[in-house]
Amino acid sequence: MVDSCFVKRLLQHIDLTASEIADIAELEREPVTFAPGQKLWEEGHKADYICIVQDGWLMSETLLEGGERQILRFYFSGELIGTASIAYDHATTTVRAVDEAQLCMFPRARLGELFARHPRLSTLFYSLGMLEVIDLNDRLRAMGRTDGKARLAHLFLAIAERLRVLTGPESTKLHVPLTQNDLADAVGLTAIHVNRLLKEMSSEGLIRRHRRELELLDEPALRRIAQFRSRRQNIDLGWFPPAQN
Amino acid sequence: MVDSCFVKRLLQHIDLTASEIADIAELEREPVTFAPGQKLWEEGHKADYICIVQDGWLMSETLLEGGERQILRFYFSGELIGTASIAYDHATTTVRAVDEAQLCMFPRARLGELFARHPRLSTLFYSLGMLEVIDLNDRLRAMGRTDGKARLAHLFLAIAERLRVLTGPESTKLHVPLTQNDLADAVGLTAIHVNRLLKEMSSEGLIRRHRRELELLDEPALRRIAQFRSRRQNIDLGWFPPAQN
DNA sequence: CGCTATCTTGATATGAATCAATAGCTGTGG
DNA sequence: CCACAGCTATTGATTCATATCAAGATAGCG
Repeated sequence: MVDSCFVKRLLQHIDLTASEIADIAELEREPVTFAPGQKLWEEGHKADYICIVQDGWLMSETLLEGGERQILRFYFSGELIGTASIAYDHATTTVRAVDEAQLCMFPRARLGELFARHPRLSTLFYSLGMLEVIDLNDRLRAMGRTDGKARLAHLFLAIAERLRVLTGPESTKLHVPLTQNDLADAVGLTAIHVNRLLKEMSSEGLIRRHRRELELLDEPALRRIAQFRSRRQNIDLGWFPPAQN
Repeated sequence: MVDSCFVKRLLQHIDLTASEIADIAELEREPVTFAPGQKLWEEGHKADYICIVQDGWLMSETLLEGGERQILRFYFSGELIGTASIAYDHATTTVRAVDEAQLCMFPRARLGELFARHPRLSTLFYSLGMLEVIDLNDRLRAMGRTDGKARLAHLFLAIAERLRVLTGPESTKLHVPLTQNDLADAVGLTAIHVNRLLKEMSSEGLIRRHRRELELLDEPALRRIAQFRSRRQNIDLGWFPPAQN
């Protein structure tokens, strides 16, 4: 019954009713495939869709006038894309697939209906949306007050923490299909400097990186360097209203 | 009837029903005063409250191990504080008053009840929450890919845009009760460097700053420097469910 | 098998941090 | 009402992290 990866993710947080599950599953019809590099939508363009990631790696990015890019967020299986721009009728960032990705798209109005039918899901979605704020706060802290190596370590750990929801908590080998250029645009450095930092981190036995695989060899040290605070905790359901059906 | 600054803010976006207004107004009882510098709560501590800012200036911040500080967000009249940590049972950042502030505090469960009674408000609150994500995306872009002067310009413009919701769109003189040290901790620089940049910006006729007043003298130039994208737009109500009572 | 993206390395330049010192301002207590 | 304490702001000299410029080396891919 639960073949929806989004439902699976929600069930890690909360015990959904059959009716809630059925209505969420309704959103996951006809997955669409996106090729690596392909855009879901572009910054500034009209956008009315929300996507559930079935599978794959995606990212949200924004360009500056000089052509510099800032990568804002990565998205993995079971996550929602498009909610960040939900307050506006246009996309505030460009979203594209990194690796080939499978997505289920639905119009925003479906989310409105879901909120109306299931008040408890509206609080759940609100909580999950606020987790994105926390992630961004953590990124901002890293960007503003730590050096390049710490920012890279932070990025790796943040990605690992989110990928492990899917792979289990022990996996140290992660599929990370990012180029050094992508890493640079995510942490606000140049690709050249990222190259030197990665080499340094490898020689220090912190990580191993080959092709699209990243291995975290000394995670305690990485956590120390990044001053990483784990966000892997149960979410607080105490304030949620009861499920209505 | 509408003496609630929070309702006033919401009414700028959406035409609330009397019942919605009444239930929101219920949240704004007995404002509490916080002195400059006083903490609402501290990172890591148990926290179950949401606050509506009646009046004043507040900020959210986080400390690093070496004592460095990153300021994450400022809060103004009519805004909600505490939502960012709503997914956890503890505060993920420290929040304190910058200037003397008046707040109305209420437990999270009240928000859950409100969502259950008024589905349309849950979509509205969700949208407003996602605006915070957009703000953070913009900050991240500035931090990762622009230099100190652009980051300062961006901060000033972002503050101005949000203060002008209260003061009207033409005001160029803003009350900004931040020290150079605060500015530095907000944009990820040292106070010394901020001092030099402010002097430079003053001599270029971009701003004037005296004590707690900031004047934006050449806003077009500031926008160019910061590559500032205005976020002042009506929010998209198209996907909201109808009001139920 | 060559093309193009990716990665690597060295030399130099620069924005911002650090170190150090001083001056101004604000509130407080005697 | 003055003097002192403690933030806040200012300025100069030096250092450091990271960017920029330049050139190859690899490696996946059609």
